[in-house]
Amino acid sequence: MDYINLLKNNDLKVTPQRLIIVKELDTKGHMSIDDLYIALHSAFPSISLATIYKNINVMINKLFIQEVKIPNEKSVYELAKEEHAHALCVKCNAIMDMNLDVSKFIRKAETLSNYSLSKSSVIFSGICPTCQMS
Amino acid sequence: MDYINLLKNNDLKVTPQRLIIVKELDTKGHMSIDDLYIALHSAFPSISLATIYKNINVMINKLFIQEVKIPNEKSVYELAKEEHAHALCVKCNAIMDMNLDVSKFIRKAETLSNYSLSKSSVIFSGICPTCQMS
DNA sequence: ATAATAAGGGAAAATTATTATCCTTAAATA
DNA sequence: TATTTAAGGATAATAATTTTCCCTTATTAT
Repeated sequence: MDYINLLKNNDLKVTPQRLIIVKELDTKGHMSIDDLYIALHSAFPSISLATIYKNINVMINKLFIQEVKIPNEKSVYELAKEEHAHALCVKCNAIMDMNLDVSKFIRKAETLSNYSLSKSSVIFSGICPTCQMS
Repeated sequence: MDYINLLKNNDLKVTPQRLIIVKELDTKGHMSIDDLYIALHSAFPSISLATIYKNINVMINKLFIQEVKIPNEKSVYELAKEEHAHALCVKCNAIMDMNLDVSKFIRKAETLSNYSLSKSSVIFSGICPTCQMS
């Protein structure tokens, strides 16, 4: 992925801090504010939490990252991508994306609710393969 | 619903404040901390926010109420019930419960993820019938 | 019903999370 | 390269949540 153009295309200045944020989100998949702070701190020992918050918010406003609210956990952030569902491990907090087609579900939900529904937030919780073995 | 026994069965003292909290949650369905504060304030003008928080937390620990984390909104709380999905109106914030059978979905998700999955958090967003008309 | 005990309520302090401000510095553009 | 514009960092301010303290009240066991 071209992190530089991702920022440029969204009219954001390309700074080393921002590059690391998007790279971390891209390679790790899901990170909390604290995760990002720790990750950036090794490259920029003087980084401020405010910088993390400011950048997360500006990127959310530019619509290329998204917040994922997780039951009983702190929110994590991910690069925007096709709508998908999440599997959460309640032991190790690993989060996995799943390309699950929710369109049937949405249509059923529309019938049940009479709402006109367009977006979904779907999180399943359980135990990941690794933790199942231990 | 027998609010008194709901509290007693969970080893909680039956107080007027708690009765109103569970009654509000039962009749309104979903309420935020602030909603509850406003609702209790009319009956108990001197009530403290701390009382709301303490009771919500103790009820969550007793497992008879649950937090619902909503994208772009503050969390709301509801009485625990059978697993269900939520429809959220992004205009007026109305939330509706839907008895949607997610078991097929969970099984598909287990196949895709190799996780062992047991719980789900499903929120669809759109426009409620009322707001569709205006 | 009464006394003893445990727990709740309220006020405010303490913590934690998030945002704003100000100044310095770095990035973009001509 | 000079100019402008916005970003980063430090810190203060604000907001949100949790905890502490003390007093009152409900519950339980006489």
